[in-house]
Amino acid sequence: MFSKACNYGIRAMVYISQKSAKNQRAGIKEIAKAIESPEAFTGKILQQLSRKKLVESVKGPRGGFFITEEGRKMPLVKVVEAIDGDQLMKGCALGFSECSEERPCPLHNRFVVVRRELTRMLEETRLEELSEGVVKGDAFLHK
Amino acid sequence: MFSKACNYGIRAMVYISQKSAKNQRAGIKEIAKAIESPEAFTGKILQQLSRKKLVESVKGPRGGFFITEEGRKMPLVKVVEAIDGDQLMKGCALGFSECSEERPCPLHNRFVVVRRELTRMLEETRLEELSEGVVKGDAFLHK
DNA sequence: TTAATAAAAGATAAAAAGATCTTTTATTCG
DNA sequence: CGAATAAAAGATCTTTTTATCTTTTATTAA
Repeated sequence: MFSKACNYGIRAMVYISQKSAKNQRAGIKEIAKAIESPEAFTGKILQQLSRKKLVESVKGPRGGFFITEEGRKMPLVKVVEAIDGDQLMKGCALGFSECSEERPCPLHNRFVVVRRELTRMLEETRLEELSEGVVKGDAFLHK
Repeated sequence: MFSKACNYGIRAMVYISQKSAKNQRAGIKEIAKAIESPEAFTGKILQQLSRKKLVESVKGPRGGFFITEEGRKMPLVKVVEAIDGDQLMKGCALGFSECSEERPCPLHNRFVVVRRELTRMLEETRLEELSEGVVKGDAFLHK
């Protein structure tokens, strides 16, 4: 469904969200350990997200990543689109470059309902809520 | 969502289904042209599906691929599982190796409903129906 | 029985994704 | 200021996926 980069990205954003709510920054090392992801690779992904302003980053001692209160309200779809693009939400299920209501692939109409659920979920779910789940101990960011 | 191999595989199976319903075999060349896929790669995928008995193949002149009447009733999920495995249907949305009702990832519960729709769609949709759509001109296997 | 055909099998190549390592830049604090 | 810290940037490497090419095997029909 999502690429590995996207998985790591979502996990990292949830973790940073959580730390940010406590007014703390999170460093790459700490993040990678917490979400069980390769450190350098995770850094690259956060770099991407930082360029797109989905997360703030600060260099130097006491530096690290954080997400503003405003940012923590962002829907998950923002993170997914920033990393994997919008093919999952907009592209054809069978990979055709042109596929539409007017000229649908055989799966088009059946796929509409799946995509609707997926899109709805990604648009309705906010980082905040996910990190709250982790704080409450209802969900986990590692095995 | 699906790998390219899986996209080509589904498309090919729908095409073969269609031809088989007319009691005709389909050759790789013909299939690849009809579904706009790379010929040799499509051959490899059909080889895989043939080993798993999802499609019959016959060598030599007048040979090619076909799917029995019985086979045409197979749900799409069979094709997807044969090519991409069952991670999409069974694996964790965030890629954790252990993720369950008891120890869920932050997305687990929200993802359940998406996966249910996807799985339902793949289990309820049969090759037959998809190829019928193409025959009727309601759906297309190429641009 | 042999030439032609078409898929199977195997080897190889190219591109993309995943991952790591090194160097540079910005920031902090002593 | 200068040393230490931490992310950014860039280069490189590995693995997986996608794709092609060559050889072999099975089948048909002349």
